[in-house]
Amino acid sequence: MKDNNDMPGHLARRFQQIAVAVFLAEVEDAGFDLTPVQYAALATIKANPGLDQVTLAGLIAYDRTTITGVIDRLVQKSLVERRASSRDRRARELEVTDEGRRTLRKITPAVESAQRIMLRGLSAKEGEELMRLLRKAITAGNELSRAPLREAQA
Amino acid sequence: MKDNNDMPGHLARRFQQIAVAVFLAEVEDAGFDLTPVQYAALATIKANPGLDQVTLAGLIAYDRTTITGVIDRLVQKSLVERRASSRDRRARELEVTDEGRRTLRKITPAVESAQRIMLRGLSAKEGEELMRLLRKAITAGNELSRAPLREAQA
DNA sequence: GGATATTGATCAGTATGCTGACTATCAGTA
DNA sequence: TACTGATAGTCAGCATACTGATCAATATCC
Repeated sequence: MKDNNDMPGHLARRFQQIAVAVFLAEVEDAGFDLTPVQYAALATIKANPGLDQVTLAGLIAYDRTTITGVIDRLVQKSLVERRASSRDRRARELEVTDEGRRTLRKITPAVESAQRIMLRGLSAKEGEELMRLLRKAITAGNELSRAPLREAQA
Repeated sequence: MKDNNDMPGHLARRFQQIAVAVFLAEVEDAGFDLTPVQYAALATIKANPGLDQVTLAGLIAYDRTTITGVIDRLVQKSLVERRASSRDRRARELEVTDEGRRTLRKITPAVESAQRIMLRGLSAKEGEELMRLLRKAITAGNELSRAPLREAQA
């Protein structure tokens, strides 16, 4: 009988569970209230001002139906602005507010600290190797989930 | 600016996302309707007949509040029985039904196939190494989530 | 023995994530 | 231009996961 510890799926879930807990704890210690998903969305909008929700979803590999709620909450917190696009009336253009920019800047140390903590059982070399293997597995499996990673359009 | 691909948290989320999608697809192809969590719970109850919900939660590192709903659905599907414990009237004893046992037996090939598919981008050696590193990181971070792994009591 | 603390289970509330459906709009084509 | 298909966003519904609270029952301590 295969043990849970031999199941990559189980290990993936467990590692992610710890990663989220660490992220939330570090961010809260820093005095902020942002989830990992909200942070990723915020940082990606800042790096790609004016992008629409589908493009955002592709860049961070979320489902587009999940994005709706995430953006709702970022708008609610006044970190993001959602405007109708002038070129395509179906689309919404996303922009980070000044407060969003401030939040991003101040929260970065906590986010980086979280990344270190979740790898604290590994040497630097092992951490690198873990990330390399995850990237490789993810690349091979990209099309297997409903929300694959998509490059931004030029 | 750190890229998403350098964030273990992001990579963890993405790998888990793919793992869940692969699991559900394989299980559905085999004609079953079970989530990864439901499968893990079912297999663990079978291996530890009569265990209570808190012990089950510890063995697979779920939050106890999540277990309630998972067991609800397994009972609903007639795969698990939930009985009041005679030794401790607060606790519920869990038992796999005959149908649960049949389901577990028939679903195993699909589950194992899913584990292979989610590692398909890696060589056998790399897959082993990925699992080793995940196990190591998880062990070090075990206490950081609200639902740590707990050994069964003797 | 009785007050106190702890524990097993559940619940309300919130946030991902997914499936599938729907509307509005856009793009391509006959 | 009218038709067809594709696309952006949203919504309803379901299943994890979590926080914090509550209730009942058990343990512990004085």
